[in-house]
Amino acid sequence: MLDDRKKKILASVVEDYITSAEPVGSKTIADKYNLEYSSATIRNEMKILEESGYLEQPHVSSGRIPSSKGYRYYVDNLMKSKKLSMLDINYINNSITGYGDTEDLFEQVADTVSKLLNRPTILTMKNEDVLESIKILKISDKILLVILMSENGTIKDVIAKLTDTIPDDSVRDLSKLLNTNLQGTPIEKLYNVLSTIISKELKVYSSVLEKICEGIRYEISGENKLVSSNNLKSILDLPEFADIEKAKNFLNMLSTKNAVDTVIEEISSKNLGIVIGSENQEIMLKDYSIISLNLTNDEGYIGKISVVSPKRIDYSKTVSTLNYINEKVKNIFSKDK
Amino acid sequence: MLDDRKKKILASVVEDYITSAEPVGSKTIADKYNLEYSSATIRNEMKILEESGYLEQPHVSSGRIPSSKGYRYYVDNLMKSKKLSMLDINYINNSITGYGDTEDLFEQVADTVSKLLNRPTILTMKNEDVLESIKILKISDKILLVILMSENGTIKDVIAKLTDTIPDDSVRDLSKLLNTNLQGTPIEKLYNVLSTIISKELKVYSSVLEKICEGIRYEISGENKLVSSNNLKSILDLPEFADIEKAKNFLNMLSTKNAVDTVIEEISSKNLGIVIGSENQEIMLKDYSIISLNLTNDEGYIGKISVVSPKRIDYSKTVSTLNYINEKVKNIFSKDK
DNA sequence: TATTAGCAGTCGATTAATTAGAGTGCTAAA
DNA sequence: TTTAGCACTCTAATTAATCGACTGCTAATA
Repeated sequence: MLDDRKKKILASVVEDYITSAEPVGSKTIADKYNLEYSSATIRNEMKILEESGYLEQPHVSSGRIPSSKGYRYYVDNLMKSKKLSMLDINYINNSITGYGDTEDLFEQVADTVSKLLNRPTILTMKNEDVLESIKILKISDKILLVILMSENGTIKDVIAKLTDTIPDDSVRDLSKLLNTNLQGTPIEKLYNVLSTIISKELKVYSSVLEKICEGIRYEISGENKLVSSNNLKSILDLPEFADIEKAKNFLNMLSTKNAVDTVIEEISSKNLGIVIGSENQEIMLKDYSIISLNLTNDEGYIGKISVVSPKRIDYSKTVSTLNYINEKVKNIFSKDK
Repeated sequence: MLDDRKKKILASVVEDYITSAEPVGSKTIADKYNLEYSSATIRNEMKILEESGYLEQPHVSSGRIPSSKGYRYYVDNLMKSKKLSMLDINYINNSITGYGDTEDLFEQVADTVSKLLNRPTILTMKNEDVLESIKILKISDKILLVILMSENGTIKDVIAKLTDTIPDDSVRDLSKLLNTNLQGTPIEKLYNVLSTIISKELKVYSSVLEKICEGIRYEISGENKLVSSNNLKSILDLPEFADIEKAKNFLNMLSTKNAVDTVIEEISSKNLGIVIGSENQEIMLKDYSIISLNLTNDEGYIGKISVVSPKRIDYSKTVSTLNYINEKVKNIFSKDK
């Protein structure tokens, strides 16, 4: 669609703008990137690129910045994949240790990505996760620790503070009962299923079970989402946030649940999903991009990492980082086998 | 020290400034607060208050704002205690449920305070907490869940992924061994104690123990501190952060570990500690105040809530809120008995 | 003697006017 | 088809002018 020269110019504009955050002029392109054309030629081409929607001009006597369409073309056709620096690789290897359960791992991943890319990162866990088994541990006469293990490898524990003491064999009894009744239940439905069971069948232990149920509701808040934004101060250092209103707008958008979530859900089908600026349905997101990668292990999809950023971000580095992390996660899972 | 009229004027200036965030002029005081003096008289008094360091003037033709000394005098001598609104009381009662272990409770407290006062809140747990007992649960052939219970009532679990399978009686053995060796160990020394024990004595299980040890290090990061800043967007709405540099400075200060921590540690002796602006040793904190209250239960000190804010904050409401929360926490602990 | 009315003076904040400079679009020549 | 060159545009930075809130001081008043 675009001829060779236009491609080169568009790529240069995008790459320059990604690092400088300033509108890019024809002279800059001619000087800094050794294209063989004069600034006048580039000027003409840029005008055409603008007319066809790849570039835009903040005002008539300024340089150009990429439009959402421009970034899109760049990402789809022009972007070269980047190797991660040794520094970054080391950082990843040191900070994603694989300690703990799946949720711990996800937390490490979110923190690492957020730190490396200096952007808020959202981690969504596969939400078809299902209960594998329950263990109950009597901590004291009146306190039970209920441990939920999911197929995914997540371990949650729920504390139930009882009103009466409970004998040891009741605990064993209860444990069997819960396992037979709840095995295979989707984690996020646990509360509902258990509470209907209580009201219908398990009258014997209803007082204890209610405490457990309450605990489950508290512990499993329904949203299997994890947001990490390491070092907010340095995120606000991005030039797009020089205006505090922009910064507040960004923070606001992040804390508006639905905004980002719907986008992330919609791109779930593809492995790598990049949604740029105005491509977002949600108007709140029109200046931001979301770059999202499915995490997989041997058994398939386990969750998703999503980076949220102003449109201006090093897409190539972001993708490389996410891919590397996915490999890392795969390794950890297969090592645990 | 200050005569009655000066006290009234100082109180009015502080209270007006707390709500308006604008330097307060003599006319404002004369009109809004029905003191019986003319603006000229107030002007004269304000000048004296300034000369003795209670007020300061951003520039010569502006109103006055309280200095750190002024706030201090207000807090110590002039401030009237405020009743919490029913709205606030309800909010507290609904959001501090007492579910879970002590750490969950602290988290609820931090979130609630942060939300009510719209300020970042730091919760420090008593760090003389000591291990009460350990339980080990075999989750699968190669995964152990090690549960640490402290005297304080905190429950932590550590996952140990083993390299080899472990028989059931070894688990029991191990459990006894750990209990006899570690009971009474301060939580934050657990890692060190365990690792020296491994190297010296418990050679038999050393491979398993190392995994556990690793887990403990990860889980108990040494800092028993919890920071909550609900809804950052609305904190940035404070007029002191109209300038983004100020906002970044604040965020930076918060993430600089030592800055706030040393202050909080130093005020540990008293029950209620208020450190205002320049009273802080640390220069980073010169524009901020820290209001900190010791939480107690029947057995005494269990931790501390600290609110971090620009100097301008409703000290009275803050203190009332913290006191109410302390009562609430006491109730929860005594109910659990 | 203590208080107050009144007024000149200060200084930040706002608005308007000026200038500088980066970058464009277009024309005409190569 | 490309490019040199120039007139033109518009932002950003600078300077100047004005406004207004508030003070400090003086002199009159209670």
